[in-house]
Amino acid sequence: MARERREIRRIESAAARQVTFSKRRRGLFKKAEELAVLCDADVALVVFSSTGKLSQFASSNMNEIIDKYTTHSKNLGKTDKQPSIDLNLEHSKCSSLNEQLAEASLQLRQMRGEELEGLSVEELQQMEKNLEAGLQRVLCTKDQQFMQEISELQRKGIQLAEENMRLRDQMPQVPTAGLAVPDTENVLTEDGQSSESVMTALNSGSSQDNDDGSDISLKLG
Amino acid sequence: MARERREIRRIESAAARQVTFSKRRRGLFKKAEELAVLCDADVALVVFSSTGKLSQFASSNMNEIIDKYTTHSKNLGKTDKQPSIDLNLEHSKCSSLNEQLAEASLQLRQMRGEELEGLSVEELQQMEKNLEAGLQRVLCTKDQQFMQEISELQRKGIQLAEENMRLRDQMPQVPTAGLAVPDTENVLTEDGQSSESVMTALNSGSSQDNDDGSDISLKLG
DNA sequence: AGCTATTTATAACG
DNA sequence: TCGTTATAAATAGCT
Repeated sequence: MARERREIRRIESAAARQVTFSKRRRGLFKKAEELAVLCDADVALVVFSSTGKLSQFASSNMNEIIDKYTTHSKNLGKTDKQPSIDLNLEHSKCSSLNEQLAEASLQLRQMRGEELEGLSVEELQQMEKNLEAGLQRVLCTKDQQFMQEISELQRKGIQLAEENMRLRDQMPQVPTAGLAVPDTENVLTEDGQSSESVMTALNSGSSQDNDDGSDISLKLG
Repeated sequence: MARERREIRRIESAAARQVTFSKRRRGLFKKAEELAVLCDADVALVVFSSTGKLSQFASSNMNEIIDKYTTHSKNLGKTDKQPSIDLNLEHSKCSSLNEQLAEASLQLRQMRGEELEGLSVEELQQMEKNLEAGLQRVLCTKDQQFMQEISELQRKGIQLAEENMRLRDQMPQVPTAGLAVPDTENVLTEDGQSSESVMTALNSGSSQDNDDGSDISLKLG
């Protein structure tokens, strides 16, 4: 009854559900009271929100109305003994609650990573999806670090491979032992600096110094 | 809400009162059901007409709702009367179950990212910790794959580095006088290409098979 | 029980 | 939660 018609289905958004609950609850209570006053009726209204919070309205005394109701129901139904009925009700209520609690506890444990054995692939996927949604930001950061580390390693590997290739290209030109001495010093010096700078770059990229620059550190969990 | 506004007072005419009662009762019940459905609430509505006729609505089981109500009321302080000791025991058991269930439900909703508004920083941190623990097994598998990939790259890097060293050890035998200049150009040129090819290799390596079969894939966000 | 002219309730928004 | 407003719903007085 407003800007737009709303289908009568459970509102998915918790925030919107809460807002609508507050407004409609107020309206419902008002209507209940109006009915009681206008028509001299006895009205009792009990509402538990989805979060378990209780609201109530009674045109007279709530307990009296409830008694009246249970009496009526009893009369219209079985002629059973009262205590037995109540106890059975309590029992069924308790077992229902027990089941719900067990289910909720299981879900919680599973979200904590326990007792995942019996789950179907689909359920596991759903759980993973839910968990991942909550942890999205943490994962994103972590993955980015992995990416950096890997591309650093790849870059280094390709540099080394290219250096290898370059060295190999020079190899065919290597004649033999004696003549090599003077020129070799030059080449070696340049190469030595070159490969040092590769190492230096890698080490500063990783978190620690190490002997060959191939160490990385990963933190899991 | 109609041709004329009506004051909210008891309708004196019995006939008019009956008509209004019928109309408004229907409206009230409709609203009650809508509240229950839209907001996932538990609603119980009991109406006795002025002639003593009973009407009722309950979103779930009327008796369960009434039990829940009496339990709540009891917890909020009232000293109750008739119910036997057994019933009280049952009630307190149920009450405890109710509380546990409400707590578990809240935790579940919060782990799904809902209703986080009222949480303190510490509680949020605790939740993050729990979520991370739950996702650990998934993460662990994923991390292990990362680790494998990285150590593979490291292994290759070390192999290449060792090959470089071996090649360099052979270099002193290189003579080369006039060849030095062209070599230098070569080196420079290759260096420029080197970084380009690093990028290329990284890009292809991220999403497709590459030359050395050490493909990995990262998904961010 | 139907039919409207009105009054209310309320959905979306700020 | 509160206020506003355009609209959907409910309903008072009739028939």
